[in-house]
Amino acid sequence: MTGLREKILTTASNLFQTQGINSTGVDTIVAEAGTTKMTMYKYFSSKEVLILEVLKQGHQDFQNWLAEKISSNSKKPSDKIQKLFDYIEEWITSPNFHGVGFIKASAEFPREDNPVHQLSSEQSMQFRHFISLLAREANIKDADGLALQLSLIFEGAVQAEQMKRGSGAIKYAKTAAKILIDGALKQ
Amino acid sequence: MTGLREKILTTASNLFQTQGINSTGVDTIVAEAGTTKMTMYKYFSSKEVLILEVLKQGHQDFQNWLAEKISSNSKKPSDKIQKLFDYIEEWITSPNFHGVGFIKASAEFPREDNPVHQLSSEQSMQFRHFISLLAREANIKDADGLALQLSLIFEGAVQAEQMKRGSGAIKYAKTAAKILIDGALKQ
DNA sequence: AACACTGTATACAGGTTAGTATAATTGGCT
DNA sequence: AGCCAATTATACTAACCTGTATACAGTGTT
Repeated sequence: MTGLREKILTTASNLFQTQGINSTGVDTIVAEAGTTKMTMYKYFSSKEVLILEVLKQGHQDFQNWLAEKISSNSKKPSDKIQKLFDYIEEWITSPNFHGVGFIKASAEFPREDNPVHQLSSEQSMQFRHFISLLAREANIKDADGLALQLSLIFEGAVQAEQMKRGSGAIKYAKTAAKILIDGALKQ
Repeated sequence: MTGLREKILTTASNLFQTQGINSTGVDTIVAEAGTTKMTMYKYFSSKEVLILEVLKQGHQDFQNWLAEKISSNSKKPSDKIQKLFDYIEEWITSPNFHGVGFIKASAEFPREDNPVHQLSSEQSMQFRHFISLLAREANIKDADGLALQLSLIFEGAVQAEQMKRGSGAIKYAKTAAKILIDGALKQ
């Protein structure tokens, strides 16, 4: 009932995250998803298309979750950006969390002419732009600058958490973000 | 005169950085290095050993360069950590720069039981420890906390620079680091 | 019953990979 | 010249990969 297409997507997402994208064969994906290659290739015309679709899905899920979280929990513009990393922490430490796709993908596909790399880069920019909008709403002067800094910390924290699980990196990322945000607000 | 072993090492390092580790075959490496597989396998018993050796070499080069830079340019303990990101910027923007090995490697080999992942994780911790020592010398209270935060920014900046070359991420990483360091010093 | 549709099972083609075996070749040293 | 070690050239194996072809099973509709 859940639909084979979605089953394949989530299975691939998990495997990509735990085993790496290039190291995960389509045979492994369909076996884990309980189906066959023929069905997979009916939904996704190639492995590259599957990778792109996994990235899109993951990014959209995160963006939707975050936007909903912010709009339902924060009213004041300054509150939105100040609590941003609280929400991020909640997302990262949630059991649903299966990594941030575009970080790993850009590392595995470093060539700039690669479609997967291009999508990763675009998603990274989209996320930074989203933070920049929050900063602008909060009347922060150099909104783009702060957004870049916060995205650095975000990506660094995800990377660190991936390197060694339960490293507590997010806790320190949160305090660093708070310092930078408070500084930018008072400016 | 330069030695085939070193030639292979640097060639592999460049290819790993520009094409990805898993996407780079040994045939490509030896062709680019102007030698054959037979010679390569005499120096490195397997591709995994080569990867590990490339990581060790790159990390040692960076650590040596940084330590020399600091000891020759900074005298006061507080100066050492305050100028840390100036040196890092110089390193990243130098033509010799071919990425930070352990960041990409940990992304391409996510399994914790993988030797490459383990070495990456160890090197990341070593770097953080190094920053922590600088912070401690400068009488900073929560030296480990600041070191973690700075390493987040460092890894994030390298990641961002890799995602889109010339993104100016390092500039903003520098100012973020300065804010965090100054805050920690006054504490 | 006949049909269409979706998925399964399995085998295979064509390409790439890591790693090895074997013989030919260079270049330095005495 | 003659020897020795390092390097090259080339061919090969065995495994793995993506993607496809073909035959079959189930299920619901008319």
